[in-house]
Amino acid sequence: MSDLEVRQLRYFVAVAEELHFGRAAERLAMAQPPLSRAIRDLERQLGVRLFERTTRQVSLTPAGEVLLRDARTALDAISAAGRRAQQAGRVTPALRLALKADYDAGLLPEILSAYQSEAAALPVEVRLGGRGEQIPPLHDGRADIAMLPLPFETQGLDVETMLTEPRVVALAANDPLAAYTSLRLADLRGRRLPDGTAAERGGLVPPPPGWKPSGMDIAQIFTLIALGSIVFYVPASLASRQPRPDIAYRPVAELAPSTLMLAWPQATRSPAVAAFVRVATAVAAARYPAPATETIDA
Amino acid sequence: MSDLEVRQLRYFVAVAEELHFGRAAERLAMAQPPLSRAIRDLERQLGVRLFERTTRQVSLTPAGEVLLRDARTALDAISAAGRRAQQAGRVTPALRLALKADYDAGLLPEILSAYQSEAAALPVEVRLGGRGEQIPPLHDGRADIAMLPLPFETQGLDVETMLTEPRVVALAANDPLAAYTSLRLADLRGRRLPDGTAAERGGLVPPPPGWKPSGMDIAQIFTLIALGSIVFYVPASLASRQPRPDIAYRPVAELAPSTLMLAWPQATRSPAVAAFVRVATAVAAARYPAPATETIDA
DNA sequence: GGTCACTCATATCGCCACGGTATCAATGCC
DNA sequence: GGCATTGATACCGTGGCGATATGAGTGACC
Repeated sequence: MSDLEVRQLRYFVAVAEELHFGRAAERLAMAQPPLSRAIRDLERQLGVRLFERTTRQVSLTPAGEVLLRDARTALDAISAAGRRAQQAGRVTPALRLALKADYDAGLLPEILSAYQSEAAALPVEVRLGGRGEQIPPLHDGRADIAMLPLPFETQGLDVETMLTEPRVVALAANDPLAAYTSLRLADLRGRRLPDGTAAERGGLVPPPPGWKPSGMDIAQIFTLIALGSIVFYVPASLASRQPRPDIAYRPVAELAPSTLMLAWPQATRSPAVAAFVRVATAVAAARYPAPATETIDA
Repeated sequence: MSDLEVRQLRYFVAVAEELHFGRAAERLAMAQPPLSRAIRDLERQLGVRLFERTTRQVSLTPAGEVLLRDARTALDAISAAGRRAQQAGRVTPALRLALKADYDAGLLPEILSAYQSEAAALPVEVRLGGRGEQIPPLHDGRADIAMLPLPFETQGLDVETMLTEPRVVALAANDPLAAYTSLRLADLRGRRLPDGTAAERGGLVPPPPGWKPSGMDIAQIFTLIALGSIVFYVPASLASRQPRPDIAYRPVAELAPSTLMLAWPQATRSPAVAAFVRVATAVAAARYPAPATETIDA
């Protein structure tokens, strides 16, 4: 059986995500008929039905579910191949560091300056991921290493823990709960987090499949917090570096701590990445007391 | 930048492996000029030189080395997507088990029969890998789980140890060394293994890049052993199940033991695979005494 | 040092695969 | 029952890809 084409995978993923041929075609900037034909040909080529479709409803078959997952990783692998080759061909190579804005626990300047005195150091390009992208851009080759809090998709990545610190709740300064010095999860019943989930669930629920990121940045979130519309869980270090008179931070019992991780593709052999991992973990260990580590065997 | 095409990756890999446009074109069943043009367009598209070429010599640039590695994994990911979707669409799903012939330590029948009484069990299709393929066909979706001895490429795989057992040397019965009941590695100086490497190196050296498997199957190898042309290292269990009057098996001090592993793609969620891992490790633990496990931290 | 063989690059042509437009067919809704 | 919606089919035009023919540079051998 001949190999699939990138075009077929892109088309399939678009239809599988939209579950609507017209919208998928629009997203792909093409007309609907050739898209329908391409999907039909793909199904013929594989000998497998990928969609159940009536004229009113499109849904994935089990084989389609499998292909959706694998097609995404394959497309990522293709993009990664291209981008990494481009990166490797640059006359002035660089270490592309992805991080979620404001989630570096204040360590970034110190890490960067310590890293620059390493023998294997390269100039660092910081890619701020913002809150838009849930998943680090490591899978498709846009970054060489990422620094971001759990949980995230670790598939195909090597990871290392930098630090674990408690999370606190950020709420409006005039919120009745701000009168207490310490809260419990149950106190937050009925409150909503920025992503719409119930606050008492602790805010670490994985996003449901098909989840669209809200796109709010941290400034927008903090404005909504000050208005009392939502509450938000943040690492303690972030709270101490974002003091605002209209927002109160309170510890919450039973709230799972936040773990800041380093992650990089498993296949990397780059000494620049290895040196960064070494420096970053050392800086984190020096600035934050190491908690007793527990190893969990399944 | 637009995505790469499967065709471009296939062409690039062919040229990168042959380091010769004419032979690569032949392998791809096409003429040489369009291949040259395709590579040139690929380099233009990426903005990166991938080959250094004179009219007499073709070699990879550093960027080309990077792309070769990533292109192979991307092509595997594409093949895997197609094959897994086909597999998922079968009316009678099956568990495709890959193993290196004769390296199952005699456990296969017992494992298979125990597995069939599992609730999550599927019919098992055994794919015998022979000695031709060094790397398990898990990466490209031809198998769901593999049973094979270390070392192999574990990139992107989850692995579990089944058992560790000593290896012995197989040599001609009329070999002078067969007179001894036990040997040392140094005694085997000057002997050759089937892959051509020096016997005293212990036979676990990783294949050099660009290595072509010899293609000899175990029968051919044993014939050569009986003739005294080569020696061979095999797990003790294999030796006891292949008694031949013209071949002697002798323990060798300092010879690293053989470890039989289970491996499967990290992304698998299949209960059929999980059940197989559980059953296979249980059978192995029951039949072979568990050695003291050592955890090695880097 | 000149000729030859080898190998990669360029030029030009032809075909077919893929996308566009027009239209049909089926289904749910008011 | 008519209408809007949505996926499928029919047909056509074009651009990308591969084949053939040929050029150009380089190492080898006498």
